[in-house]
Amino acid sequence: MTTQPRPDMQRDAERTRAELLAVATEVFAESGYSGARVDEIAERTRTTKRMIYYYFGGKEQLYMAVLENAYRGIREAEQRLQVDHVDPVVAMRRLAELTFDHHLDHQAFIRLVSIENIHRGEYIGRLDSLRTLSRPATSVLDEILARGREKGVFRTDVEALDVHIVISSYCVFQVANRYTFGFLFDVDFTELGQRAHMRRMIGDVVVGWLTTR
Amino acid sequence: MTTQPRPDMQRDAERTRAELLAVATEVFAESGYSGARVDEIAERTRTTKRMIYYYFGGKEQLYMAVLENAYRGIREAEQRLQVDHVDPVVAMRRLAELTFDHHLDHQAFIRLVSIENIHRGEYIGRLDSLRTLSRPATSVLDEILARGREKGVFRTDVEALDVHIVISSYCVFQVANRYTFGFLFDVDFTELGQRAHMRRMIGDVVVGWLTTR
Amino acid sequence: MTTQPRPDMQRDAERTRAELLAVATEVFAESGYSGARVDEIAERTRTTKRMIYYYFGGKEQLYMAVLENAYRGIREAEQRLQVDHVDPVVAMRRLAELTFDHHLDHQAFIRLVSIENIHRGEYIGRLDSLRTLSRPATSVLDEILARGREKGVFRTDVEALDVHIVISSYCVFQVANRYTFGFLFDVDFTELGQRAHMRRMIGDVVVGWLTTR
Amino acid sequence: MTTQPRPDMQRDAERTRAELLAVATEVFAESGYSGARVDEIAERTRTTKRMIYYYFGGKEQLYMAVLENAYRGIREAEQRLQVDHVDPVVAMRRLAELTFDHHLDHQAFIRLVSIENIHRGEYIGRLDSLRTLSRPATSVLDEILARGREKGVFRTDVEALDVHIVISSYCVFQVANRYTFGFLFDVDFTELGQRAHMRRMIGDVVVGWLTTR
DNA sequence: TATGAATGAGGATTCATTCAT
DNA sequence: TATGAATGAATCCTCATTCAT
Repeated sequence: MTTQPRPDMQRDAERTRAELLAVATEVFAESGYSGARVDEIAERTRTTKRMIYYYFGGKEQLYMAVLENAYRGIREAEQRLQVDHVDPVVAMRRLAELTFDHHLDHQAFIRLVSIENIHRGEYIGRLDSLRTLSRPATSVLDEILARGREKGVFRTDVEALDVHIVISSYCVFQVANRYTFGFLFDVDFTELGQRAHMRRMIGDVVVGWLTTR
Repeated sequence: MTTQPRPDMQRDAERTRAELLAVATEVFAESGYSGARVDEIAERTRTTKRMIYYYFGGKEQLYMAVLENAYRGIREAEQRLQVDHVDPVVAMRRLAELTFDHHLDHQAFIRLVSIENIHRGEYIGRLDSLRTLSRPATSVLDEILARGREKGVFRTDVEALDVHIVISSYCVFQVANRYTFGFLFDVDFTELGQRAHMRRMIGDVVVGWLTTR
Repeated sequence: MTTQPRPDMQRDAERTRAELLAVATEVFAESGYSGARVDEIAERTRTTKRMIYYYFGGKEQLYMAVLENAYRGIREAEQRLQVDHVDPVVAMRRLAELTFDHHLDHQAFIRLVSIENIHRGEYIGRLDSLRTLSRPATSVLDEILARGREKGVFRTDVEALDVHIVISSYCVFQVANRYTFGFLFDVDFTELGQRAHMRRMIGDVVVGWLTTR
Repeated sequence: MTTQPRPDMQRDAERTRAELLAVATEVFAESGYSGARVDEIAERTRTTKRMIYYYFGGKEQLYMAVLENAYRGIREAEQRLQVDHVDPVVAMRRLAELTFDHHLDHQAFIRLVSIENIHRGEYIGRLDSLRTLSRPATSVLDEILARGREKGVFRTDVEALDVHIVISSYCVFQVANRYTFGFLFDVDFTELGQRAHMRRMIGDVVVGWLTTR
């Protein structure tokens, strides 16, 4: 009697793996690497803890799979950020604002990034797949910057990566440091007025900076 | 000969407590709250694990003491940031750069802040002492901004807190997101040239932004 | 060949749980709640300490499981106490004596009851299963009392619960207060002559009391 | 310079010791031997934990001092139980009722007795002072019984110790088993009506029993 | 006689992981 | 591919007791 791989079984396997990954993403983002509990991940799943070892090998590998998956997803989402406007100043402002929104939409990811930095990037550093993944996200910036320089509206001593750092730091901050900053300065970054204010501000900052001669 | 309150005994207790606090600060900053081990903290000390419970009551209270102490220390250090220059533009640039340096000098603190944000600020929120501690650090900004506005060189729709957010996010980022950002974009934030570049840049950003009419 | 739910595996779990419960009953009865050691319970078992947490959740829950199990067992044993004699006086005496024997046979249980009372019943009070368990043990008394009243041999101002209190207190006392009473009055409640004397006496007391006009 | 024993110091010492003993009695009665915390005893005192070791030697010796002190106090209180009535039936009923009240008045003591029995009397057994303390409390019973027998109203096959067991078990029970019994049978032994009922009942029981021919 | 600091041994609990089926 | 049972190695915490002054 021969055993044949049933196609639906294959699919079930994929589904189980995907479910574990999704739940693990939540739990790691929620509690950090050390704080996350393998038991909790399993419990929030329809499968058992044993499957984590079956599919991923252990907590560490699961965490790394979560990291990789999250970065891959973000990369794809970023590539969908399209800013098509002829005026580079308008385009730059839009990009800043879209990035702002984008971070708000992916808070779990930003928490994962914070967590990974707490671990000094030791896990992401072992993810060769991310290393070979095409360098992210600065091509749009490159292009806007180039057009702005051509038109003579942008300063010429700034590179795409510089702008990316400025925008990223600001956008990450609103999510990653929300709690302590909010507590100490009595601001609520989630309040809609404050959020709109901050969204406008990052455009002002970047455009103001870049258009300085 | 008069009997005086034995200062050495008093000091021994104080010393033990202080040593525990110092080591705990290191370990928590290193490994996070869940990742930190009470045993490790004790081992790095001249005393025993038991003393943690004697002086602080437990891991959680020790962590909160670390948080409080770190914030208090930072507050004091911040208050020493003096920027006295008549020209508000120069002053603003200096403040940005000093803040940049200041963050570099207190990386453990910034890691603690990241960690606390991963915990959604649940511990800092219970530190009433921090709540009542005078609102931090914007008075210098207030003053520079006011002078700049008077002189007509700064835009008038920006508040001190706004500037603080921009500067803070950038300065925190260089420390807190160093690992993942460095890995993905192949930059080394600790390399001296890069560091100088970024130091200059935060001045450019803030001044460029604020001097936009 | 049909696949059946593996009864042996199921049973192994049940066996482990049951063994833990049995040993825990001994140890708690021996040393009290605070005095009992989780380690000791585990050591007397073929399994490990870890299993206590796996099956019960903790020391407290294990203790409560022990309590519940003990009460349930006693209830069943009590229901087997049958006194069928036409003469209510004879029946009453027999019931008293059987209860006396019954207490002697379940000394661990009585120790557990003492222990739980030291804790002011805080654990038993949380055992809803015991609360909903049918009220125990007075139905036999009810019936004997009713027959005795009908025949005019028993006083009519006494309820089953009253008789139960008198019998219980006496029977519990011989077990629960054996050591201090024995020491102070130089009696040995375990000595067979003394035991027979006391067994006869509880019958005398109850019958004498109930047959008083 | 000579050090002289100050008389008030002597008295302070006595006071400290007495306070420790009083508080320890409370705490041991409250929590049992294993459950009681040396720290808690000290904290409830104006002195420090060190004094327990200074005055008593350790937890165990403190507990034994508590036991001894409690028994001595009870003995004295018992000796004040006077029942002077010519009619032995009335006297016996009174004695039962006074004993009932007496137990209600000394619940901490009864808890201590329960606790000591949980420990199988191992501590009281080492208190030689209690052993040599005159045999307690049956002299009054002896006398009432003798008068009752003389008058022909009491049965003759009952000794003082027997009566003492019956009364004691009942009176101890109302205090020592209050919680579990109350829970299971839904009775409240502290409710005044129930208490009065039970007080009358022990008189009925004893008198009914003793006056049976 | 008194005190605050200190401690080692033990005690309860948790965790990631593996085994048997 | 899946599962419930099992586990050893930590991990946090507590306790009675002693030390230095």
